Amino acid sequence: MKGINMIQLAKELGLSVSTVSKALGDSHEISSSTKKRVMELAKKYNYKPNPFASNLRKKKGKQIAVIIPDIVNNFFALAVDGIESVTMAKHYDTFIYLTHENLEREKSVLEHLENGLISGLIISVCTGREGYGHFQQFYESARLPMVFFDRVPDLLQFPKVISNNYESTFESTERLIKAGSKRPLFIQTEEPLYTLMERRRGFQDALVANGISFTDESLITCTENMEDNYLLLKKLFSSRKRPDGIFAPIEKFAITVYQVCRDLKLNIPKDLKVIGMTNLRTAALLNPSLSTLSQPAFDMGREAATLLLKMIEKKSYAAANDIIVLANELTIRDSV
Amino acid sequence: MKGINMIQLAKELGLSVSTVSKALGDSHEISSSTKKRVMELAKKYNYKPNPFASNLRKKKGKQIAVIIPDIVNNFFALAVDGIESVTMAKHYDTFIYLTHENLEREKSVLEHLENGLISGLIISVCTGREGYGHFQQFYESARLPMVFFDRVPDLLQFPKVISNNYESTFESTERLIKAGSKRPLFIQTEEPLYTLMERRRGFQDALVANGISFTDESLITCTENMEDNYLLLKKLFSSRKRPDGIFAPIEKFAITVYQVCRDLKLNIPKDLKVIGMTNLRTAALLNPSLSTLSQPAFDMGREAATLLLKMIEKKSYAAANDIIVLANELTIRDSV
DNA sequence: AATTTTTGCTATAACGTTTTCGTAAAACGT
DNA sequence: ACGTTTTACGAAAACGTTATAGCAAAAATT
Repeated sequence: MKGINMIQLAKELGLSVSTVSKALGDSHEISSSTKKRVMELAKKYNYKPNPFASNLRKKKGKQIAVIIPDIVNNFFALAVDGIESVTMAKHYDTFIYLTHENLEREKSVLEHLENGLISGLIISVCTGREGYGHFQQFYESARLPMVFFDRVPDLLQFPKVISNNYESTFESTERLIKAGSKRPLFIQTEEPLYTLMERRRGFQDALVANGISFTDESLITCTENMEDNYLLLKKLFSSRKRPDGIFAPIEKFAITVYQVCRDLKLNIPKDLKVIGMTNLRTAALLNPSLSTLSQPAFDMGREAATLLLKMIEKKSYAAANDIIVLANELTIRDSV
Repeated sequence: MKGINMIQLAKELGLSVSTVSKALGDSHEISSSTKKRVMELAKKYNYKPNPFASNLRKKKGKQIAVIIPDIVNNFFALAVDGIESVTMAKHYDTFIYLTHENLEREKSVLEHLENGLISGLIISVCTGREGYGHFQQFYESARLPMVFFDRVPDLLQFPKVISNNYESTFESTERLIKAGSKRPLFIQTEEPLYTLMERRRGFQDALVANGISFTDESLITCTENMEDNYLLLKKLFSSRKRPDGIFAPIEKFAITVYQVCRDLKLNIPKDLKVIGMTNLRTAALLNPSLSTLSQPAFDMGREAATLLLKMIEKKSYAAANDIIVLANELTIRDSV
């Protein structure tokens, strides 16, 4: 007994389809008595309007897409949780697409979504600052509301939800220095990314503000290949000029630092003070407990979704230039 | 310049819409020369068929739904990753719905999906073994392919992807015992769940097989409230009859055990040997490194999705009774 | 009482596809 | 040459909604 449709409802009620449609839409054109009749029969038969028919006719639906680099990462998982909490409440359906830091994949997802399946987009871009053109292009042709969060394309005018990366990294770095670090190190990625550049800027300014010179040795570049990173850091940490403090602006880098220290038997925090930017729930249980700068991931997701739905419903998809900034949270534990 | 449609394509080509439709569908009714003409113009205009129109007409689409209790959990995140890897490859779109262990939410998602938005479902149920009726009911009325993974409704006949919970828990428990544990403890949940019952059965049988009697004290019941659990475990661990080994069949319980031990200054593994069922990437970095029984989460997701798409495409949604069993992996570290 | 306005409903045309059926023309068989 | 099949396309009817326009009857206004 597959779902009933409006036509059958109308027939049984002795009404026209249009009346039924309007009644279900709670239109003022319909008397409250017939409305009630319709609603009741609809409930009795568990009638559900066919979203394809309805979306086709209305030329829009209640589906949105989330494009993120990764889901196996507490930050993004929390963000999705936040997003879902609002789409769920507002009866939107949420598609999820993972790019795995692959620009081509990001492009192809976007291209796919030009078919009109969705009414809005929440995005966190993958690394690499070259490729923002596809977003602009997508917007030109699809004209859909888009909200970026955390990893945002700084060069594009879109609504964004970010956290205070510069300030909080500045503060974190100062804590490293005040705890005694003379040679702090910042781990940067191969591919540039606005979010990370802000963190780096905070790091750099904190050094300078505290009388430490910022040199080539204040930075190391890690890649997507975790084994390479492990070896790279191992080599650096074994050298005579090894750093005595680390700010890891990405979760997995912090983990690698711990692995290397464990294997080299370096003492954290004595030999090396560590602050990692992460939302790991187990940070406090690591050996030693990891000092973290954590992002309000859930809230960022929630804010992004709230903003997006507002744009969708108000049809104000003019590239609103709202930027919502939330605060990161620094938690100092034994690793500093 | 919003997307072009078939009608405009047909007009420009001097063909009928049906011909264009068939050409794009690579129908044998159309000559290869016109096919080429059509394809080329379609590509030129970046034509994308409207999925709503197409789904409406065909009465099915390329969208599936994933219903899971939680995404902020490495197991489920990995599983979603696995699912997405295959839906992506096969050009399906993936909806995500989080139940947060809330049965009502689970029911309402299911009810919502009776509107026909999707062509198939991948589910991991929330705790509580009473409420499987809604799945059966959904299937009766929607007749959609459904695949369950990990947390499966044992009482229902549906295709399932699980891991060898009984055997691997048996083995894990034996390791605890062989490492010297005389009084192993199993943490169970308030709400029963087949998956967990299997693990408990493995635990119990391992005790018996190794000459340890299985009593009320071999079990403790934790809830969804982590603070309560913390206090409960703290009390137990402070008592004289405290256990000297723990099998935590859920990630968050293992974390709580660590928290309690840290705060009570209990030495792991000397005072308490711990094995946790988890997919935490940081297990090796905990203090001390946590011995884990981990599930092949990504693979489970991948298998579930592969099976589902097969069912969708073969239209064999007869409640196939396939059960795919993958192997968990035991990694003994310092906590034992 | 004659008029305008409002109320409550219906008929019908979209929305953009896919599918079924029909049919000329071309190809084939005898 | 004639009938039959195949090829390549088009016309039109779905799919299940929603939106627009129209229209009686009832209510309100003059």
